[in-house]
Amino acid sequence: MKRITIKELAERLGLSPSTVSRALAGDRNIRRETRERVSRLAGELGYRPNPVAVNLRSGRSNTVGVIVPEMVTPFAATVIGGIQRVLYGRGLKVIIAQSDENPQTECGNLELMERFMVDGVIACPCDATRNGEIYRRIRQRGVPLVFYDRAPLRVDASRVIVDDFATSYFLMEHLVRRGCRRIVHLGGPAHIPNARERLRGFRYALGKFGFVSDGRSVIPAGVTFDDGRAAADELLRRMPDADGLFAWTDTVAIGAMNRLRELGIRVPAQMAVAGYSGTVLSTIVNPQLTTVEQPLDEMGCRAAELILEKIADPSAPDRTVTLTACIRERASTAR
Amino acid sequence: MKRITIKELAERLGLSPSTVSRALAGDRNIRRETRERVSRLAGELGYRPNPVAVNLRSGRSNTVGVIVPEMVTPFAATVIGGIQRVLYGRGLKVIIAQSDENPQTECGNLELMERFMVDGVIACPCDATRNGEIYRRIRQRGVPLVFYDRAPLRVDASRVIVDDFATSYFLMEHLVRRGCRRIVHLGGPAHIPNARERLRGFRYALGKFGFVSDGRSVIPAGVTFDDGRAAADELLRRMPDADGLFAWTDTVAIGAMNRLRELGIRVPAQMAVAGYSGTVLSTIVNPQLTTVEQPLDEMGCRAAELILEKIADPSAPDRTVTLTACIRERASTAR
DNA sequence: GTGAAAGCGCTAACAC
DNA sequence: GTGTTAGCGCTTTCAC
Repeated sequence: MKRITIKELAERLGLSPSTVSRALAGDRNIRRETRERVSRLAGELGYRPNPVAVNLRSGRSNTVGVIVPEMVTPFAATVIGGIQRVLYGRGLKVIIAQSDENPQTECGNLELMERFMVDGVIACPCDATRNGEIYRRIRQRGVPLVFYDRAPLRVDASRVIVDDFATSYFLMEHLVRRGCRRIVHLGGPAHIPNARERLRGFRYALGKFGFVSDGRSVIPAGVTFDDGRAAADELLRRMPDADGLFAWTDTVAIGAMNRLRELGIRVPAQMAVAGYSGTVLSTIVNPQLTTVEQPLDEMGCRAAELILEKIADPSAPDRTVTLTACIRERASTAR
Repeated sequence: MKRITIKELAERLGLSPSTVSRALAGDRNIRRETRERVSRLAGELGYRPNPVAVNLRSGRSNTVGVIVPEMVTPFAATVIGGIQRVLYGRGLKVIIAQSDENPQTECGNLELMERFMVDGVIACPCDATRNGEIYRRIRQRGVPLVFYDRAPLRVDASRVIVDDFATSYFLMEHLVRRGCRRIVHLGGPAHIPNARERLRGFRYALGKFGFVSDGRSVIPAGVTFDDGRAAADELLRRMPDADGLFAWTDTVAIGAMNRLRELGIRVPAQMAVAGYSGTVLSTIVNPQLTTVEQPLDEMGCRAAELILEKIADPSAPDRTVTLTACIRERASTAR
């Protein structure tokens, strides 16, 4: 079952390939009757343009590369869903690569995308201080670039983000309203700007509410469930009388909460726990987790739209889209 | 920063494009010195073959389509990780599409893959009784096809699966060993063969251990967390004295377990709960879930290898790879 | 050992 | 309004 080509249509219709091509493209210089004959036969024979040929001709690959730090949590999966809906709808291919939170793997993924000659890259980097060189090179080559969620420092590109600072502050406000007075922050790696912004929101809130902000109130945590567990141990060591916990991601919050409960701490009665991300994970743990719910699907859509804009007109200015997240109050802080 | 082409290399070296092409391909008919000159300059200028041109020439897209039912749980993400590692390593592109457990969306995804002219399809169908037609058509066109985890009925293709029947039996054995005597099964939709096999394993175990298997002991559940919650309600209505629960997936098990605990049932003391899938989800819930851990990354690798085999030689026979899963005993059945 | 030429499927500039 | 021609970048006869 061979694929049918324009040439074949042309032969059968006694026309030239170019006429057929024009007819299919809806060229107005083609007699209406011819156009109809062409599209009828094309329909009958199930003609489909060969995308590879189109690409070679146009110098495009019609492909967008998406680089995600991980896919274990539904975070990336949801964003990707939004991206795919928009790009598949426009006939573009989407190629995904996972960096496993490892800058070197991310580097390899970027090379992969260059090899594949993608028309644009949507990325969420593992580490804002690494690979900046490569991202800049990609941009320099004129490849459209959009960051979502996280963005590296000193790389010009469009980005889709959430106001981490303000939202963290609001989350803290919620904890205080729930009676927390000794709140601890499980902060993320310094090389992730979002982590810094959330920390800033935390600190600002402490000041605003007149709480002491000594060295003890911020505990460094990583990105995994186990990192959260370890941070919980550290928390109890440092500040056993804490009554509130704000973790920089749901993953860390869940790890910490589970560990606390293992150690007999009652959540939320003894310690309220809040996270940040808003995937379905926060609803399957016990108790359900209060969290900042980001509009992940929309984040994907917007990123896709930004990349389309850039692909259509590479000289379009970089844009930053800031989405608003909302706070989902659940059992882990209900007291 | 234009991409450098073979023609350009040829001009600079005073050679013909064909010679350069041959030299790069390592043709033995090229003088060693020429070959070296060519590859040196290619290296210096950072020459990269244009994959689109290669594809047009070879009639291949060098792309494999992967169709997953969902990506909310880490199940698909892990399998995809294995697939990507193998295929990216071989220079193939991987395109993923999510069906959202909806056969119609799946159908659209298959059309998408045909449009993209993928060289092969790796799929996990939502519904074994639907879209069979399309899968058969794809195969008929000579497009290599591999199923993983789930496979539709009456479609010839290679597949990578787990022995659901035997593993379910072993899981039941574990529950019985833990003292369960009135075990209920939360079964999946009839249109998913794995669900039927797991049910069969459940029934076989009941008989083997001399338990009654009346109509009450199987409760139909769907595929989501909420389906699991609803099934838990039904369970308590039908058989309030049940002491063990075997759900056909972790998702359903987690939904059910959370609901049971909300209703004051103690897990595992009052009711042991076991699932099936083995993603990280089972370790973040409370109590941690006993489950059948499938080798998901390997499942992806094997699927990728099977598709490569078929792409290399389309007349290669279909093969079924059966992987062995192992039982992870955790707190949800510890008693 | 190397070059010239053709062609993968498509489109667009240039004829008429 | 339609046909002819050329070319996207690459490989592969076929010549010499």
